[in-house]
Amino acid sequence: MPKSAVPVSATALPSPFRNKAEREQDRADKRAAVLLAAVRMFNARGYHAASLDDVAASLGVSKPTIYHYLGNKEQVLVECVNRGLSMLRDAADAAARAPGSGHDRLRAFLLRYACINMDDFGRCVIRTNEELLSMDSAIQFRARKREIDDAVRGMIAEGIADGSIAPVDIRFASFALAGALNWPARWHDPDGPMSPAEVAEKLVDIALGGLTPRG
Amino acid sequence: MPKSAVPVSATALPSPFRNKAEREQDRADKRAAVLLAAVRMFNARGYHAASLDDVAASLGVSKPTIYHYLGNKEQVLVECVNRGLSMLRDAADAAARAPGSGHDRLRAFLLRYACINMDDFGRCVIRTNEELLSMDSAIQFRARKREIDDAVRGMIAEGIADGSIAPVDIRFASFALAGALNWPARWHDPDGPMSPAEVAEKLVDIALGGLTPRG
DNA sequence: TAATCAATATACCCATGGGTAAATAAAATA
DNA sequence: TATTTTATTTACCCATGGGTATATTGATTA
Repeated sequence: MPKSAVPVSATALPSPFRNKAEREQDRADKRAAVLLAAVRMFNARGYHAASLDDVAASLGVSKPTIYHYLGNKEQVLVECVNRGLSMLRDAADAAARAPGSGHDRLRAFLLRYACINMDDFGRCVIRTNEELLSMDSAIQFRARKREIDDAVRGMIAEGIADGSIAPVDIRFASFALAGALNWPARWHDPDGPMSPAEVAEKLVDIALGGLTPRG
Repeated sequence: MPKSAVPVSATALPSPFRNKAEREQDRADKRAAVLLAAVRMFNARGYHAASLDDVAASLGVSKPTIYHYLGNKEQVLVECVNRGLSMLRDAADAAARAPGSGHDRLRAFLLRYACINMDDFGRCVIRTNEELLSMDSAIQFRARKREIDDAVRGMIAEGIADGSIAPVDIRFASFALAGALNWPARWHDPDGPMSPAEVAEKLVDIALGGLTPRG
């Protein structure tokens, strides 16, 4: 065994001296931590009642630190909402590429949708009303939510076309599904006995019942 | 025609001099006007973003006038919420006394429920999160909402017993229905083309589809 | 007519909290 | 070693808005 092979484990030891890539990672980690603390505070108290001082205190830092990693309060909220929307968007894309009938794909998507809505950032999407945002942000927000809704409507339409879904009013079916699966963002307790996945399955089964063709 | 009959119309003329009953009525009217202005402001901007100064200004009065007719800001909100809850409660009681199968009664109630949720005070019930309230008010609020939910569950149970509703999980069925029918409080536009009654009927049909026994 | 009460306004107090300027310390780079 | 950059703090500014003390006016009642 050549001598030069030995120091590998030594150089791999955790070092307090970070190189450039590590520093960028540190920064990203801190940014993510700020965002998570903020979204939890927003969800627990509501946007207006959650102060940045409290968010900072929950991380053991001071308020300007938040401004160092993210912009002003609205930008923090927008970033939280965008995280949630991206998760939903990814789920919709995955469902669109998945095999199976329209009903199957819709069901798979809705299970994921409901789980996201019970998670930190998804919850924030549901609980954020447009009135909280500036005009520009509200327009973008609406557009991104609309994309998700269009994906749902598309899946319903395909299901109707392939006979796996009853010929319902597509617009109202998507509203009803969204309502049923958004609502847990308000009542589900993450520390309670039921996991998001369990809740999601129960709700999706009931909500989809109304769209299933009758024997 | 005796002379004494003529002055009747004269004494019935609108007079600026109000008697005691009329003064009490005036007061009640003003109180109601303040409440309506407040609930609309709360619904449009959210509780925290709606200032009492603005509510007062929208009525052409000053802030202390609000304190004269109602208490502090939280009391105004509580009163708005209670109005909405009373409407829902009345609807639940009426449905419980109505004839027909469990499914019929549930359907009639849900139509009313959905409409109330699109009205000023019902909207406020949906949009008011417990975090906005003091501990005491939140406990009362939860209890009153629970009454409504219990009524829904009772109707579902009766429907299952009489065979008009499929044997679903009662708890989750009530959650799913509530979600689907609460959601319009967020998106329905009172000035839009669809009336609350139309929206209600479409949504109830789809939402109840999942609870209907299969042929 | 005097005393009281109801309705309303003006003018204020003050806590909260978003946002920033400026200082410091530590590390990275030249 | 000198300079710059990054991370973070302390200390502050100031607008908003809930809430109140007090004055005013006009009607009610004794």
